[in-house]
Amino acid sequence: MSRASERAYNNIRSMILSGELQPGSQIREEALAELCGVSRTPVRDSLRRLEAEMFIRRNDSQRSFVADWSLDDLEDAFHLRAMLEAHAAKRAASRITREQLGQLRFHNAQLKQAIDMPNPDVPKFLDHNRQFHAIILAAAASERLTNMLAQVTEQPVVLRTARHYDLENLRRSHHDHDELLIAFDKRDGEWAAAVMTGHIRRAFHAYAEAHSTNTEIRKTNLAA
Amino acid sequence: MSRASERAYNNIRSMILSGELQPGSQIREEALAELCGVSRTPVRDSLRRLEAEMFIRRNDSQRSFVADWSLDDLEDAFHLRAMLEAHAAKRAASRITREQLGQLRFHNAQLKQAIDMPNPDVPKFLDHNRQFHAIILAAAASERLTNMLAQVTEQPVVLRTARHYDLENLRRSHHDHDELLIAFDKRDGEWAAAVMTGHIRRAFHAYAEAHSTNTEIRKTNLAA
DNA sequence: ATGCAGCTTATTGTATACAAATGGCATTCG
DNA sequence: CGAATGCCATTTGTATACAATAAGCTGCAT
Repeated sequence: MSRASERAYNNIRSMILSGELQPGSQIREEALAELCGVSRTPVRDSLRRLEAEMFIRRNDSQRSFVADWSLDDLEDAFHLRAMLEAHAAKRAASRITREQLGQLRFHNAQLKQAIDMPNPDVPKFLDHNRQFHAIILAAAASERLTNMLAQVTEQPVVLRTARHYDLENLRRSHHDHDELLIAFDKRDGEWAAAVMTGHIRRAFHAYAEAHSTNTEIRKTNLAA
Repeated sequence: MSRASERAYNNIRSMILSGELQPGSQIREEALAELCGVSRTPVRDSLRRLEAEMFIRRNDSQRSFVADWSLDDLEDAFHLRAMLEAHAAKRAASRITREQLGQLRFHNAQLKQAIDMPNPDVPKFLDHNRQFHAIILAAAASERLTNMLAQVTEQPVVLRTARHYDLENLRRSHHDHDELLIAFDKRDGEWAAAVMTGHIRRAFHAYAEAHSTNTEIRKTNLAA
């Protein structure tokens, strides 16, 4: 993607993810254009893309709003994600190369290291976690699957800031990865898929927990 | 969508599906703009959309080409479709209303009627078949799922013209629908999902069969 | 007071001109 | 003769002006 267009896309997307653009609020093309320092043309491109990715929705008269997701919507997205990632794991089991397996082991060791210390380095954990999943997706070798997962993986939910990373959960994630590695080693697609399903379901419940806590906090603030 | 933009999208899409734009061939924005009688702006919108839907792909330098799918790609798409439609059936089983069940019965009766006659009316069959699946998707009540399925349902494969509709296959489709109706009636999501999986897998093999026949014909023509 | 008509303003859609980038061709140098 | 390089043609990207459409407001009539 070209420069202005890419800049606009990344800017708007991160403004949505960070909550700078509030869920439910209307967004105007020209305002975004100014914020991004480009003209409306690349902004419109970005909005269309973000609409396809369901970060933005439009009313009948084409006005754009930041998507606002309920917990049900979130669960729906996680269900789809679990299904797709399990499918990816199954495909990966029969296609993954020795080299990719090595990379998986590397990232899994790194993310373990990130939380096995007095001061856990959560961003580092998340980064290696992301790469771990990316390698599996690459090994699955399905462009369509990759595209679809991209649509369902990053959720436009604000709570990222208040997200409290439960260490116990991160450790369990690491152990899931360990088990995935064994399943891959044995080329057992069914096993890999089953582990992956549980792995993502756990992620959902952690997310949902954080979400409700977050919502309560917000409610408390409003009441005060 | 507004007029020019919508026209451009529909035009280009149908040109791809009909084979008027050949798979693998480059497409230029200005040429399409003239063909559609609009400016490049709405054409660009359409191309972006079609790219997201994988009807079009772009090389490193942003030039657009009509997608050209191998049999493997096709199978990949059908696998994903089977998974997603099975998921839809499962969700639908617990949510479908009496009224929707009635509509399903109606369309299934109609499509049976379309092929249970001396001169089978295949377009009519296809239309009611489409509506049958649409109702299930509506009953599943997941916008994300709907979007995803749309991406994987219509395949940019030319063979539509040469497609030979095996009556036996159509009858089996009808029977699958019958079984789905019973599963829905009993609110048995697992059963519905299983039937749907088989239903789509069969569709793939029918498609693949037609595809290879078609390819052979084409090869023969080239050789002659 | 309330609801509707018509106008005004805000916002998006489209066309077009121009800028940037890419690919192909020809020419030249090794 | 082949490969590299620079120029030209083609194609896409961006900005901007203008058109169309929808929302909101004002004032009038009931």
